[in-house]
Amino acid sequence: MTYVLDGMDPAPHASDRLLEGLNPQQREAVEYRGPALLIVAGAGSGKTSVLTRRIASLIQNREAYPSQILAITFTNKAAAEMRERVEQLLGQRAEGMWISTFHSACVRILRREAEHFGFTRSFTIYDSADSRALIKRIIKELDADTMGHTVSSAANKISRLKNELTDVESYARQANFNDPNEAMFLEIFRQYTRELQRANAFDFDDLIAQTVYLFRAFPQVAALYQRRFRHILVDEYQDTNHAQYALIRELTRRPDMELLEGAVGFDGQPLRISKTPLDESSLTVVGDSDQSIYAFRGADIRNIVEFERDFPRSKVILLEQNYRSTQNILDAANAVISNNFDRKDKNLFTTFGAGEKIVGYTGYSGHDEAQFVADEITELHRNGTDYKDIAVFYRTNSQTRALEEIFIRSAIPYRVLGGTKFYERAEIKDVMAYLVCIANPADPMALRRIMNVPKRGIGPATEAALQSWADARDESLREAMRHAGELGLGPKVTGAITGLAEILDEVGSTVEKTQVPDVLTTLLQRTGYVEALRASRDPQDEARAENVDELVAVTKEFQRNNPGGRLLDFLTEVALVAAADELDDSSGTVSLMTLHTAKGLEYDAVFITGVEEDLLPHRMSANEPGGPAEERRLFYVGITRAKKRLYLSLAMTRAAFGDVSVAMPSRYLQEIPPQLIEWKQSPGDATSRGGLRPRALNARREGFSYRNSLPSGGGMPAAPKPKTEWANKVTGQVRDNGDLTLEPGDRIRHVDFGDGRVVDVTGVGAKKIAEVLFDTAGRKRLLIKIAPIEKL
DNA sequence: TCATAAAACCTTTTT
DNA sequence: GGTTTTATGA
Repeated sequence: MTYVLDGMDPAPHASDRLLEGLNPQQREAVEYRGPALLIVAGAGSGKTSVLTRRIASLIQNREAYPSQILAITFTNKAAAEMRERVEQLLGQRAEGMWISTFHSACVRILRREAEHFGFTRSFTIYDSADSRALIKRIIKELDADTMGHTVSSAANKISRLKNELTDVESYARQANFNDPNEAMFLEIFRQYTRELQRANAFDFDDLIAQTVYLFRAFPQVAALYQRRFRHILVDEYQDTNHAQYALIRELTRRPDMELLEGAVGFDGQPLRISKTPLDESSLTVVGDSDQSIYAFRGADIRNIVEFERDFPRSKVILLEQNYRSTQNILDAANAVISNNFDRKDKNLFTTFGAGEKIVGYTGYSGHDEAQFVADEITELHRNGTDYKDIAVFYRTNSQTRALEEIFIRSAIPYRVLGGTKFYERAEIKDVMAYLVCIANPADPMALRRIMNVPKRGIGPATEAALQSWADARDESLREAMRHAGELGLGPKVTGAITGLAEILDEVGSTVEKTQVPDVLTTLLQRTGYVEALRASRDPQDEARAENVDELVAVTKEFQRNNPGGRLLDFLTEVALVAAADELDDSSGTVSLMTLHTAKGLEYDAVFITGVEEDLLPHRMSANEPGGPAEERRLFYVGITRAKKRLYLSLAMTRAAFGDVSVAMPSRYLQEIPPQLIEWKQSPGDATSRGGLRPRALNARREGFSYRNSLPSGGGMPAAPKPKTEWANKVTGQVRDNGDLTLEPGDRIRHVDFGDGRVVDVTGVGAKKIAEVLFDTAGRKRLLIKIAPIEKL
């Protein structure tokens, strides 16, 4: 079978340059041609390089036009990078390639085709919070909470069903109606689906699932995309779920050319259909089952494990040589992952040499651990490592708090990826809801959110009256607002409602021709949103107003990058940003992120914090089938991100929910050969009480099961905070030293570190930093304004 | 209707 | 420790 385009000769030697510097396996992965190829790419084995060269060689050898290529990546940032690298290899713009995430590709398809099945192309996307808000409403209305249905259980179940391509009807077909619980869930699912359709909105899972339904229900639509995408490449295949798998199957199917009679192409022109039938598209998938870490959101490892069985004439190529890490880091990674049975044995190797040992540290508390991380980063930076080449990974977002506190105090520039996001702030959600109301007038959730924000005197009672007017006439909530006069409400409320409706309608009528920042500023001005914040006497509202200004800046940035972009494009982009997309390579800051976000990234120096039982592996994973193995893979992913240096740290006690619990070293630490780790403070050196009793790694003390809460209040007298006994302890205390001035030579006293001498002072104003040599605690960098210090 | 206070819940991981 | 929901009174 050949994939050479009609009437074009392949250029035989043109691709030599594309193979430069590749090992034999990589080379084969670039050059192999056939219907299905699986590239098993261990961590750091150069898969991105292989993928980009494979795409470039298809284009350069004239086996494919750029427009015939669909490449799926895990993040938007990875997509942008891949496009750039392909264009660099080709030395020209490769117009028409689709390189994007599953979700972005599906949005693009759905925008074009939504009209086929009862949506319009101006649909909006519900994020998880929107979905949950809708489900909450439905549960309340149905009184389903009395039957034990919670928002999160229902949301998770619906998400799982959608990832399995089970829609309401097929669920109903196999549901057990004798079980009132199940019947109730079905009703929740049904109403949720109906409300989404009414709101002209898709949730995250719909984006994939509805695209599959679209292709199945409308073969002539599917044929259009099957004919177009002749080469489909999927990265991180081990983390695809069933719906994504089905989507790929639909797309690679052989197109039925007869269905395309009279169809319109992507350029808006009628298609010219050739007589020769087309084969199925060629599929290339890249993945590593050892890095599968998204089972919780439906990723099905069988997709990659059973690939060969699934695609009969397929080829598998293994990439095992690692070009990223030192041998010590790889040995640790290999040792850890080999504890997962049920996997194909695979051993990464490198020619880089052993490198530095892994550094271990056991802190007394999360703060102490964070101080260790900060100290080591300062040291690394002093020795020439850029901040941007350093990253800190953790299992849960809550671990950022201690790290941030200490980093601020130590004047380490950092950036937290993901976590509490800008777009999750109430004021940003409000303003975004206004924008959604403009872009998609059918969406009642967005409208409800802003109806009384800023305060207009439209309370729940008024809203209910509007809703019942709408329900009685099968009209939208928005339409009800336009007819507020017919509800017999007070003149003041009526005026407020019609006033808001007018603003929305007027701004909405100009949206097609207006730049996004102008839409936003007009809205803010006419609704008085910022004005209300500025007039408020809540001191936090000033910061909220600044956040809104920041959003205006974001829209300007968007418009600059997308000159033709409209409001819908902006909303889509915002809805689909991933945590890793926020990375800015030129930022010059240390990156903090969860282990999940770290997938696909690499850093010279990597810190993995909280390597403790109940955190890594996380307590919640213990009961899930396959949970502990997945946690181990997560740790493996973290380790293999490190190029030169790896630091593993834990704490003896960790603060959670306001009180402190004892933490035990993670079982995974034992799985790393001891000679690979150099402990600066081993779990044996530190005990949770700060005493000297040595303690075996991972031994459990009598009287303590895992993570027992230390006694605190309630009956027993509150135990004294054990931290205060420790010379090394670090408090969360923050103070304002005003304009305390320090000079080299000054003696100071620090609450945590004791006495010390100022060595150097740098920076200006509020960012003045003192470098202090403490008598016992060593060298530290302190932000003078807030450090708990006094001059002696 | 709205502002403030008390109480309840919470923490896996994410497109 | 922090957010979000509910209770209370103006």
